Amino acid sequence: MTIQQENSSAIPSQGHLGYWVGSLASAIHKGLGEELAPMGVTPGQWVILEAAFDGNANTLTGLARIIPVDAAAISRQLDKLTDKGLVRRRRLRSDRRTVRIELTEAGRDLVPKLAPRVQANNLRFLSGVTAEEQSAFTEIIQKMLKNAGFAAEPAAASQTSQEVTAG
Amino acid sequence: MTIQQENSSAIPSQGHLGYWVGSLASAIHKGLGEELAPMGVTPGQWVILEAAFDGNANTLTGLARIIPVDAAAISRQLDKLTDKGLVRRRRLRSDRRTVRIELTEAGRDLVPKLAPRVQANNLRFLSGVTAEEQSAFTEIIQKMLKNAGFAAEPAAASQTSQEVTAG
DNA sequence: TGAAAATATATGACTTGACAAATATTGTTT
DNA sequence: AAACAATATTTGTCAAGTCATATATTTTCA
Repeated sequence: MTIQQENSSAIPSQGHLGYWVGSLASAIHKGLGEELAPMGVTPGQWVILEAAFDGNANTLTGLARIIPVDAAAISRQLDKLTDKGLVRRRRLRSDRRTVRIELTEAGRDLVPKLAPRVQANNLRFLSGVTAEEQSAFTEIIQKMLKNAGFAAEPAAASQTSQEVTAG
Repeated sequence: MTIQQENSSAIPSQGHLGYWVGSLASAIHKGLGEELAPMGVTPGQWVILEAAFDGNANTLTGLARIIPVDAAAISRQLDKLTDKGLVRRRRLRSDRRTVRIELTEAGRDLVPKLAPRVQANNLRFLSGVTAEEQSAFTEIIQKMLKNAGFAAEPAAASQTSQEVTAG
């Protein structure tokens, strides 16, 4: 198991966990940003488009349940996506509190073009990491989230609203 | 209609990597924030204090090399730490461009009191994760960072400046 | 030497996210 | 039905990060 790692670390010694996870997260985020920039969307906007495209959530709170970002922030990203003509909001008829989020045609066209770029970014990190390691990795993360009480989101109810007001 | 939820994922299907890593990072960050709040420092400030305390970096660029955050942001956190009386900046005599960051006595007193809280937060996530998993986990992260060209910072030169102007 | 490149830090403008509170609407309770 | 609680969304305010730029100082080298 050659833990080569002498003491290789001018790195905050306490709190390694947050340090490494944070470093990786910011690196991925940065890479994704560069990858997506030419397509005119940011990482934060991409997650929303993706979730909406996959039909995993079509309301704000639905999105907030699966995206690790607060609803207020998502709402503002939706503003931008709306301005870009990628997304549309419609007030539900059955429950006038909720707003259904739907992709415009432009949005539906765009999302599939985004995917390869996201993949490219992921691969940049994952190349050289075996499939076993990859799944071990994700499992550990999920375990940690569960431990700490951040449910690994079984996302039981993919809450999909239907009725919508005209226009 | 008990959506039993086999396919465990109302989660963005592309880009799992960033999704999980991002979720974990934000959860850790949030937990750390709650843990540190009573001590009057934020996670971002803690990393700096910790790095300075350990003597891993005592200049802005030194800090920026090991903390995954841009120097501008660190500079501003140093402002706050200075206001709190935890840190002091001294212009170097030998190279008047660089500023040496040092902890005040209050700072040196505080850091050790912070550590247990950071540990508590880490444990909240790590409990139930075996030691093997933990080290595998970190190794994979480092491998990913290296793959993507974000050197896993052997931080060979712990760049520590010495000479300082009086006062 | 002296001009140009490099380095260290700080600041400005802007983006994003967090938290709290406001608004609108629906549910519940009695 | 009226009052109160709960839910969905939005907005205000602030903290923190990024990138670009400004300033000061050293280094390089023609």
